[in-house]
Amino acid sequence: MRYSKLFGKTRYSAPADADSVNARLLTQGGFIEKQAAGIYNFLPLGLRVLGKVNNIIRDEMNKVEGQEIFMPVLHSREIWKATGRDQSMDGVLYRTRGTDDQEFVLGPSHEEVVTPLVKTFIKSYKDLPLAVYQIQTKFRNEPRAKSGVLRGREFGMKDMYSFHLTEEDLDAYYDRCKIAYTNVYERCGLKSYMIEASGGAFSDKFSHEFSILTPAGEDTILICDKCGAAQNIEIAQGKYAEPEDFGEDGKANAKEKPLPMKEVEAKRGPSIEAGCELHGCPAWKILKTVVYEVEDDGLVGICIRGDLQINELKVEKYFKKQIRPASPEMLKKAGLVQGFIGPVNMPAKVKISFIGDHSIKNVTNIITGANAKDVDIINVNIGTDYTVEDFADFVQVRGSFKCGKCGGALREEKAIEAGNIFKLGTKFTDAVSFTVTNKDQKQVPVFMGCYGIGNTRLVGTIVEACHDENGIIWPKSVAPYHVHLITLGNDEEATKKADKLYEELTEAGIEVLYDDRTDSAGVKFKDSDLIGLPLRIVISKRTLERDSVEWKERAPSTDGKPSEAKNVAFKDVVKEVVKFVKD
RNA sequence: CGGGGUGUGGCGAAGUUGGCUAUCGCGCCUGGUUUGGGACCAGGAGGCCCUGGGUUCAAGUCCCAGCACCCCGACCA
Repeated sequence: MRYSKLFGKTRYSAPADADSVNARLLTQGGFIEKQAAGIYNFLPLGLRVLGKVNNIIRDEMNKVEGQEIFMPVLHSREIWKATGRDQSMDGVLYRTRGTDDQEFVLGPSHEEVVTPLVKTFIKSYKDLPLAVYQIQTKFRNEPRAKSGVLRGREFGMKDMYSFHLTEEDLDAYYDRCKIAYTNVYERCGLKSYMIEASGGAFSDKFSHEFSILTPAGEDTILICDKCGAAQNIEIAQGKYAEPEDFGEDGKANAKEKPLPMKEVEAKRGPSIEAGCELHGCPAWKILKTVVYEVEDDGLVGICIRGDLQINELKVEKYFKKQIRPASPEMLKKAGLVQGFIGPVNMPAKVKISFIGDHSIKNVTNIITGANAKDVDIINVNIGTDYTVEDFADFVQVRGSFKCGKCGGALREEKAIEAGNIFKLGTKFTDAVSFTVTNKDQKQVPVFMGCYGIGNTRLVGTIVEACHDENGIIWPKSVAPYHVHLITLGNDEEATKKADKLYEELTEAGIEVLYDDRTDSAGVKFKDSDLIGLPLRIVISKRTLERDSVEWKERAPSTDGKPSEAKNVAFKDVVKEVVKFVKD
């Protein structure tokens, strides 16, 4: 492609509203152009990248016997009512209607379409398993579109759906898809981490996310470099320090004998820090009780070691209900004294129950509020002085914790979710009564899995993960072109040579972006860095003197330093480029 | 949906004690000189100053309402 003819050019400065790295570089480089918040045009360069990403995805889906189809975007509202998601996803659904008032949903996902479709053709266990997929535009009215193509309202997605006779078969296929997904990211030049996903607050459904590390990520994940496990911090499990790990104080505590509990005057503020100061003790020796209002269940106090935080998502999962922290007014109304709430000496008239986090089990002679203003109780011991109704894990895991699996050190990283796979079970097949006849001639339910990769988001993710201060650094596999061919000096001989090389490379199957403009060297170099093709080849008077071209790779060399430019003789260029592209 | 910010030729910006023909850089067009890291000279085209209402002799500038975009939060089958 001659750059002079290419639709969509670089610009000196990015639009002021292109704030995220991917929006800025992709817009400045002429890959995309915003139409509205979360809605983008893909220009020729951007579309080429997207096409390459799609082909990688296709190839991996085909390898797991996925068959490509193409489903409609316009879904009649009826099918969305049938699964209940017309209501449950109401907030994100775009709706439209024809002139005859028939109502439609612009597809945010395709379970409602694919399940009846597959049901039409699949009647027997002999037809299973089956996997179909498509690469299609999705519409979701995100409350807040942001970060360029990372969170759009209209975006591209590959969605695959698999159908199985048994849960075991689904499990086996699901595991194959994990590998296929990891392959996709690797082939796109990205290192992915597979993590167990929260699957929503009230669901125990199995799902996995694939995360790519970049500072622009919306998620925080915890990685154990020792065993390779990665978890989302929202649901992470991990090991915190026990009393015996706390040095001098901790050792003393481990040997400590339980003492009789005792009320003491405590003129202090409501915080744990205030308690530490008053009693001259570390935070872990204080019992923290946080009160939540659980939907329909009233007040619940969660007791946890004072140095740890409560993960409210875990609390929600425990109760399988909506929770919210009790407001100061509500505490007062219930007869509780904020800052001095604890499971000991609770007045009988107060309606509250207590659940303990496991962390409180091992602390001897802990300190808690006495449910009275300015009074604490010291030397409190679980079992003898108080009990809780149940124990569970409510701890908010941090990077300072150790890996729950192997004890290795954890590190916190920001990550972008670049894919998501779910075991749906029979939720959607049940909704449309999709069964098959089994060997015993009985009608049995069909198990279903779904597997999504946001392909447009993936393009943005690659940019977030692969760029420097000068522009994008496309991995070879997804670069819109392999080679950026540049002439300098508006020299007749150089132009002639470049024209010829452009033809030869193209003939050899190399994708070349040929900057044939008469602009100055600086302009061409800046544009080349910004667009970020893997290999830059310069032809100028200077290189002609040596009967060679200048060869410079965009990616830094293995030591992280910028790649050095080198000369390659004209006669070797095509051969060398072919080799470079294939590597 | 809550909090904060922004809206002026294609892009980036200046311009608010209200006042002349709305300013600058980039880009674009014409001509010329240049050509190894965003060159230079001369000339030129291009603007509903987000929208609507109001105040005023006079509004890009003040007031009211709305819209759009960006950031933080809530949300994210």
